[in-house]
Amino acid sequence: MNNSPTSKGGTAAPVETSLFSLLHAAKALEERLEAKLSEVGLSGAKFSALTVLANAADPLALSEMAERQSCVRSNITQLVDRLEADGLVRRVADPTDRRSIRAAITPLGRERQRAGAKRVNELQREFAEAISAQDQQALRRALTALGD
Amino acid sequence: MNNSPTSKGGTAAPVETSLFSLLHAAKALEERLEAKLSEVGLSGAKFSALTVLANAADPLALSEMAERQSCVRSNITQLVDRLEADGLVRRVADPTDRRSIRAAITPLGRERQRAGAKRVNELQREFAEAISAQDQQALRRALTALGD
DNA sequence: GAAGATTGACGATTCAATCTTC
DNA sequence: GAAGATTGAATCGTCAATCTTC
Repeated sequence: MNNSPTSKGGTAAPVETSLFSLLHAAKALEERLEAKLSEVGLSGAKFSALTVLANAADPLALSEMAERQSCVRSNITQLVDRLEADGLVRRVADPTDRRSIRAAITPLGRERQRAGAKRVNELQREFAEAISAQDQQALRRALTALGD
Repeated sequence: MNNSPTSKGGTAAPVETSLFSLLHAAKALEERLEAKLSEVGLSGAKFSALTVLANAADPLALSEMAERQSCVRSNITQLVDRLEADGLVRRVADPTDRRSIRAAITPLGRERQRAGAKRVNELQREFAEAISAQDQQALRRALTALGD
């Protein structure tokens, strides 16, 4: 499994490019996260949006959601479409600004979010147990070093 | 920026969930990778496919590519569609098995792959310089521990 | 004119169904 | 029937218009 972009096939056992191993590990981890969430009928995107709404005191404007998810507004429009189709969220008008539309989490949405959070916590526990405390600290250090 | 799925808003400064910080860092890193590659008109998926083809001695069957990229066959079908539209790859028939279709990288494709690899190597160098040798070792250890 | 949301298009990925060839 | 590839539909993300409202 030599996936380096420069490998020619002959020179084996290279320096093990850390960049791609990190990307690869993250991808595998995300797959496990999605698998966990699919047990309760959620995707990562849906769970993330529900969590934002569950933690907010009041219904959030879609642009507010886009900011918190750090994604583009049109993405939220379509995500809320799907969440609404699932009955997990409701669109409500904002009386103070008729341009704005707010997303309100439904009781079913709250329930689903809790179920998802439980699965996610399980995975987080596994994660913490798989890595030594020392390495976790190094990992934290390395990741913050990357996020200039 | 408290993105934990369980945070209620009141209890601040939690244990800093490593799982999500890793996922977040990987996402940021991938964005930088895509940005680098877009300088030469490539996406990550296209570059990856071109690299596989560039390192192969002969044109590869699409199913072979799917295996090496560990993705589904239909994904490759469409990716090769786009690569072919860009003139970076050509579909060639397999004389020995008329079911099979092989992807051949074009001279332009080779050129583009080399340009992409150069940008990727730059990023890899940055990556290596940003993280201490010790932490790189810990990172490697942590990531292999995750990939059971 | 700028802000909020939507729409349409495209990239990347998956799945299920289909067609051709073995 | 099984293998190779394609097609159609779905999710998730981006960007470039567009429409309504401020």
